[in-house]
Amino acid sequence: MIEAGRAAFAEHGSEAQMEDVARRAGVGVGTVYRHFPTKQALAEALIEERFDRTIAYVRALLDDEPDPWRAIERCFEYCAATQEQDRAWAAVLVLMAGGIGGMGPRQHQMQELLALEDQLIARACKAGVVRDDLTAADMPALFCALASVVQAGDRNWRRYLDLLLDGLRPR
Amino acid sequence: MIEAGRAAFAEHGSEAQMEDVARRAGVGVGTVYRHFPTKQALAEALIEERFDRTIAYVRALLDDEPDPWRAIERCFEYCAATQEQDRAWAAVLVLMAGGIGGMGPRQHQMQELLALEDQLIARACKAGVVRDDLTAADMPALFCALASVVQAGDRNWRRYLDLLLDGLRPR
DNA sequence: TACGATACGGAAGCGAGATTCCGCTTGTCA
DNA sequence: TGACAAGCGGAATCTCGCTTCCGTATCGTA
Repeated sequence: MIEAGRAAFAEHGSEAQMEDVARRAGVGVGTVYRHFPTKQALAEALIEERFDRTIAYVRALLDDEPDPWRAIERCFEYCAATQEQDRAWAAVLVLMAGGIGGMGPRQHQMQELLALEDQLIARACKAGVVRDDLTAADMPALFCALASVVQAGDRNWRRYLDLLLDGLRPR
Repeated sequence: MIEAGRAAFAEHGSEAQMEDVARRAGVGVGTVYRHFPTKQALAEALIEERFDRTIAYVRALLDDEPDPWRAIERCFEYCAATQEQDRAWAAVLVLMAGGIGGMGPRQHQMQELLALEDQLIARACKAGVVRDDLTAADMPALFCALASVVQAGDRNWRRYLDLLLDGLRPR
């Protein structure tokens, strides 16, 4: 069920249709509604899950990636990869750039993610591998930008990512 | 009439409603449909106009802005400013990053715009003020990225633009 | 096996918008 | 002034998805 929702929302973003979700799950729409009261609720559950996995990834990065620059690079690469697989997730990251407010319960997860980014950046800053005015507050816009390029279907988003990362280097 | 369409699409993007357009124009929906057979047709007309103005602006930049770096900077600033005013235009630039194909008659205008960008970049490249691997082919992704940040409602898109521009400087 | 509770499927109900259509108004010409 | 054409307004129509609801199927228990 969740599985079907994941697939449908990943492919169509918020345009995903409840009937499509039901079909993929091999059940009727009524059954989908018995688990999630509205389409919005289903979408939220999926996004929450995605946030959790992202937070876990970045946390692991802090523990396991000794190279501060490489950690930042990998963080963006992970973002791009998940955004490519998941249209709904990309859309959420785009919205997040508009300010955390309004995004209800996801607000807390975003703050948690940004707190981790902050550590990533602090480490890189201290090592002198990123510009010294970079902060976690810059991240939402960067994720938003990356998400839209990836989602637009630019086959060569890797190139855009290179330009983005170069902009983060010390001047 | 066109005027009303501009306002409605600028404010709501493709979500603009025909009835809203009619109301702003002070006419009935039937009258709007007498001038534009579909909502899509109206949207296209507005985008064509926007492309024309943008092309004219960049052309003027080539003629009147002697500083090659400043010309590039002004080009992006103009983009951001128009994207901020016009939601539909921002959406088109986001889509363009996915490849010019499919965008029908706008294809030609996009190519014209990119040809001008090419000159802007060549000039800047020769002057050594931008990284030497930058090409006009990088532009769609950059415009797309900028558009999404501006449209997400990030009050401080200027900061993102600074990071973007720094990424274009010689390494 | 009979009975109530629970879960299911999917048709029907609805709301939102785009598009169509027809009766009315205005302006022109004889 | 009267007949006709062109333009107009906006109610009615259509389409598309989300959501609701009810008859049916399944399961656990006496």
